[in-house]
Amino acid sequence: MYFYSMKKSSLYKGCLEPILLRLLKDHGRMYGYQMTQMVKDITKGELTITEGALYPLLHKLEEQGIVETETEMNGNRMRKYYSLTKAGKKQTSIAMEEMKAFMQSLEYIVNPKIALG
Amino acid sequence: MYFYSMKKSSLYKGCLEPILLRLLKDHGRMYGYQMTQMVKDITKGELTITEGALYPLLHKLEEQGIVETETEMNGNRMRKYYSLTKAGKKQTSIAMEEMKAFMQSLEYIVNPKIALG
DNA sequence: ATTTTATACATAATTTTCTTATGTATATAG
DNA sequence: CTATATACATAAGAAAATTATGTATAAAAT
Repeated sequence: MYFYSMKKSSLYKGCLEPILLRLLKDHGRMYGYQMTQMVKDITKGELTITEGALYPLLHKLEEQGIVETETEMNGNRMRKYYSLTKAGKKQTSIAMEEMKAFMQSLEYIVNPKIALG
Repeated sequence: MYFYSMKKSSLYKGCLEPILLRLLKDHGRMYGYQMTQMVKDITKGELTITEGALYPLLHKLEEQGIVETETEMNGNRMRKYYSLTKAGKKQTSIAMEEMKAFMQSLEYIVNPKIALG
């Protein structure tokens, strides 16, 4: 029997990309590990981005020209900083509109108070 | 060149199960097609549940004892009605708590107004 | 009349997007 | 000297969709 809490199913499947875009939009220039920590902090530990999801996605965004990178050394440790390109900023605007609509849709379903029509 | 709007990426990947559970919690007894139409209506066309996602998921929920079914004829057309089992209602409560936390997390990220600490 | 759209189910093949596991390497805390 | 934290990367596998296809009836449009 298992009394400790079950692993939460990842509801945020599909939302990771817009989440990262939003972080970069708000904070300008971030490295990967920093993103994982910031999401954990902001969501009070609710959302945890795994490295296996993060890094491949960042590489994809770079390939697509959504983000660009600069590698810097912090002491002896590497940090790869990501920032939005011009195309990336445009893409982020679209993604944020979609997110807003999506979140509104979830509200309609989970909190069906509002009379329609 | 494509001027007509691109297909929206499905942000709700991972949210479909709690969405269905919520519908069944609110409406008691529904058939599959009805669920797709109701979600489309409630979200003003924003969320579209595909049949390839819906039916296998409903079958999985039935296997797991979350929902139970009754098949009825409407004229000459079959309708398979789904409703929550007792275990399903319990599971739905948990899923709704998780959804609330998830939506709050999205708010924190997309709308970072609130001062923390 | 005949084609399209809507209703109503189902499933297989494929793709997307994660998790889990593993690996490298440095720094700090116990 | 061992565990934890920082910081990257990638491969194997699982989960959860999309897309395509199929069956069948009813209604609407051409």
